[in-house]
Amino acid sequence: MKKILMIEDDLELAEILTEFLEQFDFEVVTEDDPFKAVSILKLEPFDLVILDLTLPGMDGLEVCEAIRERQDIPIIISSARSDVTDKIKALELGADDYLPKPYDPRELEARIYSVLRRYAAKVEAKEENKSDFRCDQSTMTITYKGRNIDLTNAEFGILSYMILKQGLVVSREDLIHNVSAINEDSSNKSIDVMVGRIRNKLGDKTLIESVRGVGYKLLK
Amino acid sequence: MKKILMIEDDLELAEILTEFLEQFDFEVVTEDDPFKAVSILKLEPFDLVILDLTLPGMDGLEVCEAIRERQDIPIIISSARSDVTDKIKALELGADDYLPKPYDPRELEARIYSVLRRYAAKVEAKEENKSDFRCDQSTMTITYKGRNIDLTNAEFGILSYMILKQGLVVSREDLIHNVSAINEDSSNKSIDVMVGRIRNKLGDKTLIESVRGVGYKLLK
DNA sequence: AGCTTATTTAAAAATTTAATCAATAATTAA
DNA sequence: TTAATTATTGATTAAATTTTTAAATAAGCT
Repeated sequence: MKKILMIEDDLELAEILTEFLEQFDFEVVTEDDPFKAVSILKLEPFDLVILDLTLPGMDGLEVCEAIRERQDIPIIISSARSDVTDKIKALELGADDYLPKPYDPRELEARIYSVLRRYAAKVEAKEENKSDFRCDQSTMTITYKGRNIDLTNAEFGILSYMILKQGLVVSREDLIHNVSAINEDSSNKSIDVMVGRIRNKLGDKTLIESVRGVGYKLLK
Repeated sequence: MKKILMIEDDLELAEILTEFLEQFDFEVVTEDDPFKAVSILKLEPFDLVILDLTLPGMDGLEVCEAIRERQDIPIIISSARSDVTDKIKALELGADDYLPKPYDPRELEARIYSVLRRYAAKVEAKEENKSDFRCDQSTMTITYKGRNIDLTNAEFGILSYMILKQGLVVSREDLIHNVSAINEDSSNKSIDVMVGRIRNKLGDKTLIESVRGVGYKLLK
């Protein structure tokens, strides 16, 4: 279940939206004081912020900026101010969407799903290239956390194949058949030995996980 | 002693800052005309530019762009314009820091040191991947650390090709096909022999690394 | 637990690849 | 043309890597 922080001083509107969103299994917390809202965000984890721009005591854009400084969380601006520059500024400050009031609650729902989806994709993309391995085929070099790993041909073949399939299990047969530096008719045991040597060279024996009965898996 | 060009039309402020910075052994030249400023930069070497955005006759951002087109010099923007887009644009145009007016001179001092440090690190990084080899195709000469290496035709071809691909692995086949002084249908063994001879002439046998099963690699 | 199977480790054998040397072929220069 | 230099090749030696083997260790299963 996703948790939403609604920063809104129109409590009547907040109540209506909360009820509407709870239908879709969102947990909504409303806060009308911008200062408190920023503090709450520091304390509790939320999945999304809906931010009204016309708040008492602090400009909504400042709130947006303050949140962004602290954390990377989707922010949807909901505003009755029809000024175009507001929208531009908001998006520049890192807001993810801008919804001019008044709006149909269903519109808000759609935007929430859209922003959450975009955000999930972004997180996934980040996760994906988080690998500490860098493999350069042309120079035949592999680095792990910036440190160069000196490998023989077969070792390089094995590790680069594993980097290619990073996170997936690679069978010994896969390696024998897909790594050119390994003789097609060498035994599975050879792989074990070479994987052992790669582990030693990497220093960290937990990086290549052995999956019993199947093969090996290179962790992220 | 570092030389700073301050592009600022508020001469009173410029005077205050200059006096302040001279305490720290900076040499400060002030210029209020943006066109002149750009010209001065072409003539004299400076270590850093402090650029005000609100200038007569030419927008500060344009000045920034004009400087960047010509040379790689640290630029600190100092601006009374509080528009967020200005900051973004300035950084996009290659400014190194952005200081909103008014500011404490000590803040400026800190930024100057920070930017100069960053810049020095960048220059050092560039220096590091400079090769000790110099190859002149027209005179067929190669020097290593200033010392001339006397090579035969084929040897020159091999070493100059390796310098071209410095850091990358070069296969024997590559050499046979891309070095005109080598007969297209000579065996890989020839390469080994000639590489051995080049190594002897270089004195240092570690400069050309043999990458087993692949070829040779010339180190930086 | 006790049996079975898989994995790791270490060491030796086999193979592959590279370096060196000496001789020959090919160029180039005198 | 001859002498000198340079390129190529083959043989030998040396080195490095891959593969196999065997023993030790760990993991899974009834």
